[in-house]
Amino acid sequence: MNDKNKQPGYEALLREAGVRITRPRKIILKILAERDDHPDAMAIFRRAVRLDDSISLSTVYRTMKLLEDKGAIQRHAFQGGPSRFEPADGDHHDHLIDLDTGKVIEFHSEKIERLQDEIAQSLGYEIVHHRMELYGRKK
Amino acid sequence: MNDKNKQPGYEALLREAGVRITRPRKIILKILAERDDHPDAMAIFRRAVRLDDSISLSTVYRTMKLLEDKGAIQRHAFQGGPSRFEPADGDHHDHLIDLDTGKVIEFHSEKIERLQDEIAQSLGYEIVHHRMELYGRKK
DNA sequence: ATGCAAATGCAAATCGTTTGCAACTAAGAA
DNA sequence: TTCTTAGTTGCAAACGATTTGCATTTGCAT
Repeated sequence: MNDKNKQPGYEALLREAGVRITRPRKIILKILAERDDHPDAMAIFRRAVRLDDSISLSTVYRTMKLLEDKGAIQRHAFQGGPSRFEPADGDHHDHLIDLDTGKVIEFHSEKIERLQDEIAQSLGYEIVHHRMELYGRKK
Repeated sequence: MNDKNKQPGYEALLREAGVRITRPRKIILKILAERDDHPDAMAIFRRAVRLDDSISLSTVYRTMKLLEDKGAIQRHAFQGGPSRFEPADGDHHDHLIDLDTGKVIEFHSEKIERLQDEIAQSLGYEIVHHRMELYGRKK
């Protein structure tokens, strides 16, 4: 019934992992939970400052690295630009980036994944992770 | 029979495109033609200095950009690191990066390409280019 | 040869990101 | 609750990759 605590969120899990839940981290987690895009560090910083203008950009960077290490978020380095982030909700997917708007569309193809495995296999490798991005424009 | 001029190379084509063939550019083109790896700008610079120690790093960067614009080379931005280059010999391929050695293995899958097109299609997009990298380790 | 726009080397600037350090704070102990 | 202290912060400076301004040089068409 506590509507302030809508989601268990990552806080509990992070605390579990020995991570201190500080004010900046709370704010960044909140931003990540509410975002529906793929913001970069600067975008997250700007949103954070609106909630607490004492937050620093380095803390954003440090927190993103921490969350990445803990597996709470995923980092994407698209075409040239800065790293962009999204919560790692378990489900793997790839990205289609709209060249005109920068918008990111998520998709998943089990068939392609399987082919990738086959290829790596045949080259004597085991895939640790992969990256597949389609850059295109609406028609 | 002229063994000094093994390949026509890009010089002629670039000249055609109104690009001046300067000493630094000659050297960089030579390095690219002879390379069998995927060097970054610094690596190219180091190789270039051995042939002419007056070459500057900025010229390497400027030349890479020029060659990229002219379609003579392709730029790859792998996982974090600096851009790495390879001649654009027409044939498209993707990359498998060895996480332990950084070595790059090229491969191509017509099947995957086709699936990518289908996916973009179904999302209402037209692919301009794509990027697919597998990161793995030998087993 | 001559002239001039294009290309160069150098140093300084830029961008995204990381880091050293002194001040601050979360959270377990007392 | 206050105490304690290792973990965390903000700030500014450092960083690595890349770009840029500018005065000087150089291809190459004449």
